[in-house]
Amino acid sequence: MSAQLGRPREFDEEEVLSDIMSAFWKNGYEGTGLAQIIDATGLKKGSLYKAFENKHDMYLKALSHYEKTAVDPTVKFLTSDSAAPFERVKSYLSAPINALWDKNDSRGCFLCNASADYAAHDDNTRALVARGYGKMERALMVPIKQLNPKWSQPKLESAAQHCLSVYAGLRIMSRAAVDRKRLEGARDACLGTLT
Amino acid sequence: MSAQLGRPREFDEEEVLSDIMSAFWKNGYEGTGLAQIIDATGLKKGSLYKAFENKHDMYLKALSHYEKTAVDPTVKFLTSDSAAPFERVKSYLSAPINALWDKNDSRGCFLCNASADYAAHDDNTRALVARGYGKMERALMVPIKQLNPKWSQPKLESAAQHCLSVYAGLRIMSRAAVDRKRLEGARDACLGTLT
DNA sequence: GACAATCGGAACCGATTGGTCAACATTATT
DNA sequence: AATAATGTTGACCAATCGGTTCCGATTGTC
Repeated sequence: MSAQLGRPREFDEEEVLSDIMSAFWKNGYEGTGLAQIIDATGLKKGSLYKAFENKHDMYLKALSHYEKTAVDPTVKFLTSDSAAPFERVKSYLSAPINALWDKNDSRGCFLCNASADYAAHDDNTRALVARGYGKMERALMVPIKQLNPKWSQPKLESAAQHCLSVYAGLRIMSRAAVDRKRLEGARDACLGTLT
Repeated sequence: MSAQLGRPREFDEEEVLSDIMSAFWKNGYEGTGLAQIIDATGLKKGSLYKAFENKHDMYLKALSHYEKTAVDPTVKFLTSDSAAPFERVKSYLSAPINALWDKNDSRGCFLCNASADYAAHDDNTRALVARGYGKMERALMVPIKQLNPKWSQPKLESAAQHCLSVYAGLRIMSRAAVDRKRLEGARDACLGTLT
């Protein structure tokens, strides 16, 4: 356990990773140039390449950061008892709509964007994305089971996959111009299947 | 109506447009370089820029071509009586799964990809994408209404939006690694709400 | 056959791409 | 204070980016 040798980093790694994540999240892999990453982080090119292997590495670490800061808390919320089971799923499916309309955040879901963007071309990305989806699917089963204790395991799984699909669809459609009522209609129809 | 003046085109415009569409469909806007478009079409740069204003124009025309060759036929099928109403919706929601597993086609839906990719940054693209979604949503209402003649208009709309969301979600998730059974589970749960 | 119009092809353009490197700054260890 | 290890910085790189321009070829009109 040796102490740190050499000159210490002047930036907070988590903060920088968060900035990089924002850039990729908003503009995708190819759509994000080094220049934008430099702008977003305030770091110079050399420092970036000391901290990361290359752009691909930055993307992968940004995606992991998303898993940690966005997916995992969502999973925690879905599986907690901080609200009634139905309300937790409703809140989950409302997030895509509220992000767009209340917070003017049109970034969608980084996992979903990565699916369309880079996962199709890179195995590591695909694996990360699939893991994120898997986490959410399993988390969704918890409140769904609480709502319907008698449902069979296959039915629970199917219902969770269903909610995840609607979630992904809402996230994707919210990146394009879709009015709020349409998204809410989809959400409510999905929620109607849970009771 | 003057006859064509000057040297005639040596390529079929629809064919070239179809090639360009494939390239953008697979790799997105930023992910597709002129070089790939040249490869895909067999045309040289000069000819391309004679036929199109710029890359942005190519993308928009490719997206329109998708609407004509993919969305419109789907709409026609959904609103036809070539199969029972339920089977038509089932076929619609199975397409994302079959494309991936039977035809090894992981391109997903161009509209959905464009949503994540370029629609968020360009108004014209967003408008095209929104129109495509709108067409599919209205088309979905036809078989759903045939299945449930007594449903109110709002309920019909909500159900159609719901199916569209699941469709978009399946298309997006099929770009990443998601096993077939998961996708089918989501599809079947959605179909279960229509009867 | 002269002319106008359009085409295909290749050379060419400045700007930007992702990425490297050597010089210098800052730290802990001895 | 010397040394080793790391971070920061900016100059630099080849390759590629989207786009233009020019020229010869091919067409219909007059």
